[in-house]
Amino acid sequence: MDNGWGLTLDSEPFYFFSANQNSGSSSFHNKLGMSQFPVSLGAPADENRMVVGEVDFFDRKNMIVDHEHEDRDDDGDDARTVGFNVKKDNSQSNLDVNTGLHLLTANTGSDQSTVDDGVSSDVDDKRAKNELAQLQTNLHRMNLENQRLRDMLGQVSTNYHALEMHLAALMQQRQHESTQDHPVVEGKSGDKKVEMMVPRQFMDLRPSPAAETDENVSNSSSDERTRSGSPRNNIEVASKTSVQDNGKRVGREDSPESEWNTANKAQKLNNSAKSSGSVDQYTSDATMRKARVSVRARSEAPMISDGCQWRKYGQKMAKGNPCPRAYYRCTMSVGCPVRKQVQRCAEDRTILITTYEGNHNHPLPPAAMTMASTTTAAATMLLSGSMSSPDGIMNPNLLARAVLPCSPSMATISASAPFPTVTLDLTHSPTNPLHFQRPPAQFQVPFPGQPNNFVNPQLSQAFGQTVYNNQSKFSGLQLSQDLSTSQLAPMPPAMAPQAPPSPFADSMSSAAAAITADPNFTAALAAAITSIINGGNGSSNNATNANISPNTSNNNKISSFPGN
DNA sequence: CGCTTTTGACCTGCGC
DNA sequence: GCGCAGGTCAAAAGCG
Repeated sequence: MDNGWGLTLDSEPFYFFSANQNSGSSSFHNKLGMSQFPVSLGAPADENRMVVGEVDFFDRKNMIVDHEHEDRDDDGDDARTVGFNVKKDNSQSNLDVNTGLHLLTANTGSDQSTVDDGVSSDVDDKRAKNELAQLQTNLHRMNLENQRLRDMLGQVSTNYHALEMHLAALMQQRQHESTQDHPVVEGKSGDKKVEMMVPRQFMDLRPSPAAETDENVSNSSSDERTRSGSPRNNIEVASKTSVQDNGKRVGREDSPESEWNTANKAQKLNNSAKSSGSVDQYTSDATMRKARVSVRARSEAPMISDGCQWRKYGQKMAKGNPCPRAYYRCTMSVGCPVRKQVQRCAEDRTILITTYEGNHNHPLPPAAMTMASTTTAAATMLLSGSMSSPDGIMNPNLLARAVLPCSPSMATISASAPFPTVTLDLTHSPTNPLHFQRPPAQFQVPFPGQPNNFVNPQLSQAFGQTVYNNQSKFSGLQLSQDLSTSQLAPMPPAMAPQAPPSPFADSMSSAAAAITADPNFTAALAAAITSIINGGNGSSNNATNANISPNTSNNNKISSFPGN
């Protein structure tokens, strides 16, 4: 990859991501920020249109600045160029910016007719500098616009928050009037109605009024506890009820892992209690359900790079699969409850099955936001979709269609598993231009001629992007809040919507409906996840085949995936 | 030296 | 109660 000045994106998909699991993410963040999806800023459609559609609001300027100081040793592997394949042709002094996106740079016409006259390189340098200055001016202008949009977002978020509070008050009032003879768990104002309306909400919701009831406190998940900062209640409950009080494992209660484990125990205990009818059904349903999202994708890499940092804590042989199953936990934050399992498909070992469980309790880098948002969106729809059944029994087919309406075969629901699991199968042949197979070393999203193919605001928001197509498309805002604040780990301040999480199931359902109604969701989901797969850099790409030890007689005597 | 990975042991739930 | 399978722990080993 050359590090020059011409933007050579014409025939190539836009390689905007090369986030190695361990090392690549930081540089990627610095370089590209949130520029994971094409964004249309509604830039003036004048002759100075430039490559802003694919550039993050916050880093566009930095990218330019970096280009100024990039090394030009032609080593071709500068990781900083993953976002923009910027090339300088020393033999040509004109600024040839060819994005392949039909985007124009300033002085488009004149540039093509210059150079190579041998008259003066100074003129060319001046021209290049002018181009640069013009670009920077445009960037500055776009930054201002970005700021304006962000302000607008804050305003809308505030309004949304106010409306939400008003709705909560009204609902509480109605609840008070209509359910005097139906007492429920003691809680803060508005809790009861909220609980009644959120029978299937994600158990890892961020702190909500409903979660503050006594019962929910004891039932909440570990990440919720870590966020609350007072996990002792849960530990005590779990310790009293499910953890053996003798033996070598008692001492583990103090570690974060132990808390997670204890929470699981408590969860399981309460699940059994729920089945016996001893726990309020709605409450237990809301808190006990823990969705899993399994992603099947072809990958030669030992593990897909999803932007998070993981630590392997175990490996086991799973029945019926000669490939070992590796267990990872997120290490981006102490006590983060998110875990994932990685296993190759027994039938086709080129297929890597990654199962995510839990929600992050820490801000996520943009690279991780993609996967987190994707899986969360799927999980959200899984859980919210189950609400449609009055008896709480899911309809897998219906739900699969809901998750991926354009390609039902891509999503399957497992209702028989201990946890509801939605499987996103990205191994099928592409059914649309956005579903693609690319070389494994890069994380990319194709940019068909029109970047607007990808700028559905709901979709963009669902993927954790603070993205605006234009000012009239704020309809996705609520979706964003529902998804990103009630389901996802807290976002970085620059990305997190300002409104508090919506505790209402109807908004959750509407969020899911908003996504599922979007015909581009399948494509976007596939693109997002597929693009993450093999997101590591070149080094990770070297780890090609998974070496499975022939010794499979013992669960634990298995060689690991290379590079794990 | 600190962090990560490996791996044998352990715990728990479930089916019989 | 027993065995099996999934999941987790934690000491040891590996690695940079």
